[in-house]
Amino acid sequence: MRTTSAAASPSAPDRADPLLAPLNEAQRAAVRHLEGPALVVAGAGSGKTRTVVHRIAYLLREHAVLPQQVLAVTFTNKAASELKERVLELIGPAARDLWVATFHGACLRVLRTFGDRVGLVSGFAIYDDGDQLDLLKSLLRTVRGLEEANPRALRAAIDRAKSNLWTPERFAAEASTHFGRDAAGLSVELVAEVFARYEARLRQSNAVDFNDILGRTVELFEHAPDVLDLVQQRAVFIHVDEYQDTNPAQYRLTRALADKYRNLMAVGDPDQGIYSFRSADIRNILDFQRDYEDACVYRLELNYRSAGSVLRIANALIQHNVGRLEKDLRATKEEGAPVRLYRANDHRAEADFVARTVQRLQGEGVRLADCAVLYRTNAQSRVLEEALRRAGLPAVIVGGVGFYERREVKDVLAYTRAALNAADDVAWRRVLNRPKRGIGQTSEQALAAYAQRHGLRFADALRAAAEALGGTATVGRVRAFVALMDDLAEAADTLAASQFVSAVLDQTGYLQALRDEGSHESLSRLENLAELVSAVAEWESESGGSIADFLDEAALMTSVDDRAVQAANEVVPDDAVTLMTLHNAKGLEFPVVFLVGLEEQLLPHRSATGSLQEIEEERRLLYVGITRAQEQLFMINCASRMTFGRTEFARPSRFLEDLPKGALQEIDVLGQVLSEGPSGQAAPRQSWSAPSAPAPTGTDGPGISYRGGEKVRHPKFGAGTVVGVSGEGARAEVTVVFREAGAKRLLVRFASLERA
DNA sequence: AATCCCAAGATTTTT
DNA sequence: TCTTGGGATT
Repeated sequence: MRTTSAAASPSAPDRADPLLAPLNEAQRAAVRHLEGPALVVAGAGSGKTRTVVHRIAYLLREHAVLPQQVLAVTFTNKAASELKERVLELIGPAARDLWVATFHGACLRVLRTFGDRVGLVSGFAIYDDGDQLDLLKSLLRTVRGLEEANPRALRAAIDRAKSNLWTPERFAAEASTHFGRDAAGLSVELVAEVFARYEARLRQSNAVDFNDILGRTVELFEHAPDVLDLVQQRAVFIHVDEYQDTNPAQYRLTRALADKYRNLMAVGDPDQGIYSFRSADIRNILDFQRDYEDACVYRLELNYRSAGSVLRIANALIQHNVGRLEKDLRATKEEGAPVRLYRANDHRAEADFVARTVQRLQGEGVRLADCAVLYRTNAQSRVLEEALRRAGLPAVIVGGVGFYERREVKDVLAYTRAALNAADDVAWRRVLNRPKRGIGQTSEQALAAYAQRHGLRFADALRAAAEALGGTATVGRVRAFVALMDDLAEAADTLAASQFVSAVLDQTGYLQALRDEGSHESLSRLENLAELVSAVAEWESESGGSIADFLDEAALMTSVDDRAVQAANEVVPDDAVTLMTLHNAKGLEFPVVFLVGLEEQLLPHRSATGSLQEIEEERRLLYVGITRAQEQLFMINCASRMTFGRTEFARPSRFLEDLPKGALQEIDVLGQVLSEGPSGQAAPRQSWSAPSAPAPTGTDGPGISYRGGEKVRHPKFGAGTVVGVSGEGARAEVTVVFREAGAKRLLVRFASLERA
């Protein structure tokens, strides 16, 4: 049976049905979708998660689908646990058997079970980006002529290649046909060479990096149809959230999984695609109907989140992007307070304004937890945090250096990895002299060189220390270290996870070394390690897993996931302002949102002004930021800003010009209105027509106004489609995509356009 | 081998 | 401006 897009008005039983009643018509239609591919285009705040949650519940209840047949893939661990939680609430314990995971989490599970089919040895390690960098650095040192190469740039190039599922050979072929050098000026030959060596070292170390988790799974599905088949049985009904942010590897995975039953529901919003730097490609969602020709499309266009004033500027902004799926996101909320603009002198004043305003709102009964400050780059957070602290306002920074990225935590986890996997060269080298045990750089280099010469793992070179190092005093220390590691390897097999971690801390002397140091710094490291032990203990009692399982979990945990342990020395207040990057804010909402740094060079970021695609992604990023706001939105920019310790003049972001004149109400530090906005009577410039009562279209003449999607004709450029409108009266502009001439921005007054 | 000091790079975004 | 890593110094 195929449920069609159900134009039916809610029947009486629907209104009583807890799975359907709380939904609008479009949501209900999507929830009722049973078989075949479906695309849910879900505008910001349109109840996307709710729709997926109810759809899953409906499948189980109404169509007797088994929870073991449902897969839902999300972008973050946090989104996964929230989704599962909500289905659980709706249908009870059966939800426990659903498969809800991130792409990486799902693939890792497949690889842990079937990895041997693509040459992975059980117990393989996961290298995070820090480990990648360590590996690259050590590799570059061994190759003559590469000492100068920049490991970060190489990592970026390799990551890019791998997200496209390119092997080093394929990379060389692809890249050289397009360009001899990449954006960072690296030559193709160089990257291909390092890439190949990097892959070899990974395999030698029985390790995979993040991209491999996806790539090796694709490989597995291609080489082992029986495995694919098994997984497909576990994923008869597939949901992919944030589909606009899938990269080629994730796209291929989705296709492979959905190949058999074709019950794929892709959910997303092309206007919120903000991860192209990670090779995500919004064409995946734009072309969904081409990939799956029989796809049903459901559009969720009612916004339940934002005040009318907020949604209006969001819509006005995103209109300026060319080549998007036209969408009509409508407000269900009242107009609300006008969106405010504050022009600060510099970044300090910007931060002070935020603090002051939060204080003022607090006086009006707003909770701190209702407020979020969103910025483009992490570096902006410091000044904001300081200003809030000065004002006595607790703040929590989401993201930044995550708990599992802290030096001491990574050290202890590296010990664990080393104990579990003798091939994990990066881990072994990392812990060799931590805490300092008198085995310095010289010895380490000598051991590494020895390993390289004899084709040994680093750990085996340690066992041959006498030969590798000659008769130095270090040999004895290395022997002691090897003995220690042997003990730990045994302990890893016999002890419970939390006991093992404690054993590492004790036996390696790590704790003692920190205690002896007695500095501020070491104290906080000690606290973090205590926190690690309790995190493991807690995890152990909840899931009953081994220390190896814990490593997997920790590897895929990000600094944003709420299950990530808070660093112990950071007191987490129960009511605090949230600070985070625009990227991290995706999927969240707050009653009050501050968008800071709305300046050229920052948003759009200086590194993303090269092409229309980049600019449009920056615009989407701002769009994501705006649409986080429920009630009040403050937009802020500075006249000058300090970057790298120099103060530079800053120009307002070009995106502010995308907004209708007068849509923003300019205020001063105290929140007093400087210029009248939408609700005011006397706009200082031009008269201004409120979009809530749009000027009637279709009448030609000087006041002519166009709307996105309209077909027009230009005497010179021919036929085209209006994709954006800005400005008022004599300064009204339209952006038109012409069939022949491409996108143009034209002053309506001069363009002599005709409606086609 | 450990410590200290200076220079250079960072600031796009992260599973 | 701040942090990190590398090099010189002991």
